[in-house]
Amino acid sequence: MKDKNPKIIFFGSPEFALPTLKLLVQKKYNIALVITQADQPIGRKQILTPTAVKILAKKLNLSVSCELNFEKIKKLKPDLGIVVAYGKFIPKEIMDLFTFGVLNLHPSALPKYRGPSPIQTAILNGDKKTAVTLIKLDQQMDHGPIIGTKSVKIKENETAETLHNKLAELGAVLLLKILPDYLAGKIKTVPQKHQQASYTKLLARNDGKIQWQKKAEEIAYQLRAFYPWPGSFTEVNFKNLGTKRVKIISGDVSPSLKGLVAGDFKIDKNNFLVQCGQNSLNIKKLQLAGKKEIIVAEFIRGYGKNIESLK
RNA sequence: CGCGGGGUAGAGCAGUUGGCAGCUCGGCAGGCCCAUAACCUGCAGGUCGUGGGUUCAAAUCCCACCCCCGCAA
Repeated sequence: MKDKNPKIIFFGSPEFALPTLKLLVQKKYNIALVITQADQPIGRKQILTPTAVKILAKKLNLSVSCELNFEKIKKLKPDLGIVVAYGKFIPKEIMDLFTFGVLNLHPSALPKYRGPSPIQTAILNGDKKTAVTLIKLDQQMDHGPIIGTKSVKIKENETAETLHNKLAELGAVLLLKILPDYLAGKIKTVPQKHQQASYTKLLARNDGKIQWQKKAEEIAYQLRAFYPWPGSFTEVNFKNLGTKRVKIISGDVSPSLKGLVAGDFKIDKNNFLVQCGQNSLNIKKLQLAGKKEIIVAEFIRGYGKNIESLK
């Protein structure tokens, strides 16, 4: 059948998957089923919330399932699977049900940065460019042969948030551009150079703790890489409030401060400088636990006199 | 009922033995200066989140509700 209208099952969960799903629908592809993760308790009140993909799929009147049901998928006789940030492993017997196999978008220049945090890791390492890669899924994580790739510059002020959005859009466009040729059998896949592979780890909340003995440049990378999640924070002792966790939203590298060691700070008019292992960080925006994001000038007005030390 | 912080001038904050509502910045007017984000003088700007209660008197104590945020997931 259906070079023209293959029966597609879409796997995805968070926002990263939305542009691709939107574009597929817009281009009139036949999405037979959307599979996403189960609703998760989320937010302060632990309200059971569906994934971003589920919300969109319902809005588009697509059928949605939250489970990987072998029989159900088999019955659909799907032609193609498309996985974008699904978040779960897809077993081989399910993969084998798809005539054209299962494709996966990964936000890095594979084989570099396999695993769960490629976007953040690229910024954290100070990379100047990254990519989104379309691969054909195989048995191992982010390991399958490459179908297409689209590279992108990482700008000076890029955060994980902006880069995430950019790659999500570019990935969608890349997939849709290649899809017709792929289905027509015109695409030759290229195996990854596995010996060059590198892996990223799952980020945890505590990875955001700032180590002031690091170079200011590295800390500046971290601020952008971990924004908005998990964020970068430090503990501040206030004379009047005790110790509070303070999130550092953004800051620039600045020359070293004479006579200060890593972790010491200096408030100079509207600047809040913290000495690092090398150079210092000129903090621009921050947020106290329980308060909103504020620019540093406002922080100094309200809290400047009461800062005792940083940890 | 997951834990916790908060709502006071345009902004960020202080202000509980209940007793005239404050600080820094910004705004406006004027001054100084070659000049300035510097400095000096003056002015404006508040239903202290909302609704009840206690009291001679509530930002402050009690009750209910609304909103914002941090943690956790």
